[in-house]
Amino acid sequence: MLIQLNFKSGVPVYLQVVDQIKLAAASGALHVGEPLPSIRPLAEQLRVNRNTIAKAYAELESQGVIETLAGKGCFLKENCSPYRKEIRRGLLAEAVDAAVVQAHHLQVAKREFLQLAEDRFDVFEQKRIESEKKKPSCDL
Amino acid sequence: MLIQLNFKSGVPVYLQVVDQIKLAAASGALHVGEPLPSIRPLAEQLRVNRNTIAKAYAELESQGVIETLAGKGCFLKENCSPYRKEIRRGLLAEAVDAAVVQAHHLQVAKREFLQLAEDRFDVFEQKRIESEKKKPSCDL
Amino acid sequence: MLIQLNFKSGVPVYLQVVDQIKLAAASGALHVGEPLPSIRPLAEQLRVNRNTIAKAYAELESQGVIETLAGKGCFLKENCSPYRKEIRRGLLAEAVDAAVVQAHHLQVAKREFLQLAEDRFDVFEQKRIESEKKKPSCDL
Amino acid sequence: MLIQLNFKSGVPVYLQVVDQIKLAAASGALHVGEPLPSIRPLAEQLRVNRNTIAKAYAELESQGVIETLAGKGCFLKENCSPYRKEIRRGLLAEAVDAAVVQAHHLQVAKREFLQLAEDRFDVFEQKRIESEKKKPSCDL
DNA sequence: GTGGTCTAGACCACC
DNA sequence: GTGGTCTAGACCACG
Repeated sequence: MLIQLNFKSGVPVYLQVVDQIKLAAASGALHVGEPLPSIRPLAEQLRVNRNTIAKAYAELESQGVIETLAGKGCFLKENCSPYRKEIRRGLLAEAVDAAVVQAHHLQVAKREFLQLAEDRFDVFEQKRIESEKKKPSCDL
Repeated sequence: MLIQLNFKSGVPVYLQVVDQIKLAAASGALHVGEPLPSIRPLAEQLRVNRNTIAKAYAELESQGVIETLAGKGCFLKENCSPYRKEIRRGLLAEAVDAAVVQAHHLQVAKREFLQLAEDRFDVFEQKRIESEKKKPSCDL
Repeated sequence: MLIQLNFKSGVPVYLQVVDQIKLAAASGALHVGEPLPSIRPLAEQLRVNRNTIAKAYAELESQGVIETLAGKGCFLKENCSPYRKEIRRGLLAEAVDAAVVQAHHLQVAKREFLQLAEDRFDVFEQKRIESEKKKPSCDL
Repeated sequence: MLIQLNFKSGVPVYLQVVDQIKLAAASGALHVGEPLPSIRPLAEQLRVNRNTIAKAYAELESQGVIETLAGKGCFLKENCSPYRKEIRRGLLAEAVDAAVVQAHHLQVAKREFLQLAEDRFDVFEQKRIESEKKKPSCDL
């Protein structure tokens, strides 16, 4: 579980952890049912307080990404979004908008932006497929 | 000046302003000597307290990105070399990746994701064109 | 606003504050619409961290006892319980049970226990009435 | 041994056990040399982990209230002078006051409050009688 | 000045 | 060993 923190970005550390674990799940580095790193060791590895990781895991659980069993650990849940289609689209639009604004600021044209979006989508898709090939016993 | 704030991201608002102005400067969207929007109107446009914008400008000045001339306003200083194209593409890829990960978690398919990206890009493009008609010298 | 804390009781400080403010409201020491002590001064007076008071006030707001306006302060809400009658009775039963168990442990007989309950109820009723007489302008 | 736990009070469970045993001893409900319930059955009865009861007994022993004879069990030590009647009434008044305050917040009238107090007292009395039939030597 | 959030350290309950 | 809670200090946004 590789997590890279940026302490001077102003982004709360616990949110960085949340995003990177969601990324790990999306890219196939984590598999459904697999246990996440325990709070204490992960906190030591990242040099942050245990509460910071605990808060990240609590946020992930409230988002339905993981399941936490007190005294047992935290596990990646099946990837089923509990939201209705329109709501999901709205949530996604936020992330897309952030990328669009970034494209504006960086003066990247529409054609290049869309090509990049497709490329990155394929990259994650490919990562997930490869990762599933390696650990077929862990999937449902 | 196009600035998009995310109040739920956990990133301090004043830092979001700082980052986006630095990005606009770095990408060449803002030019040396060009005046930045005044605090009061920008605060009203972004629906935040004037203190917050003032704090962002103070931070930018302390970083040497802008200079404040009392009674005249804030202006972009020199020494802001625009990023190279590959660097810009790398910065944009981060935002795109975040959207791709979100799409995976929300179980949105590639086709729909790319369609949404194009739609949102067009929406912002339209906004930009409309705002240029009104104040051609001040907008991105 | 007289609040007495017991740091060695094992009862969380923020819950002691919650209970005593509810008591102040019940006994008439606080009136509807009246502002509660601000977080910072109260924390200094009680020699605890501001977050401890903030947590108590957040709990009181979630219970519907007070209303908090960021930047303005916290105010005692009208005393209307949002729960249905059976739920309210259940909540009250918990507090009554605690008293009954205490009576058992202290070997106080039923007759004496009920007499004490009536006495204490009257005492609080009387306090509330007297307090309302003093500050009639603050009531709704 | 009648022990009532409140898992939502925020008071550590092991301290609730400590307090109620000390109270039972102080009020004369427990007598010098009398054996306390064994850890395992008491833990099962209260639906808590055995560690929690063990911790409570360890605390009681360190306070000199009980003494543990390895392999025999835990016994109440001497020096536990029962409280005087007025003290006991004062201790009980605290619990009664908490219930009265709760009644005010839940808008329960005096008549209904006193009826509830009587009902709950009778419920516990009945529990006590039933449990005395089974184990007359061990119950309160 | 107001309330709210993020990070941290210590302790609790459970396995 | 596991996760969860309470208290604290520093910083943020707002008036």
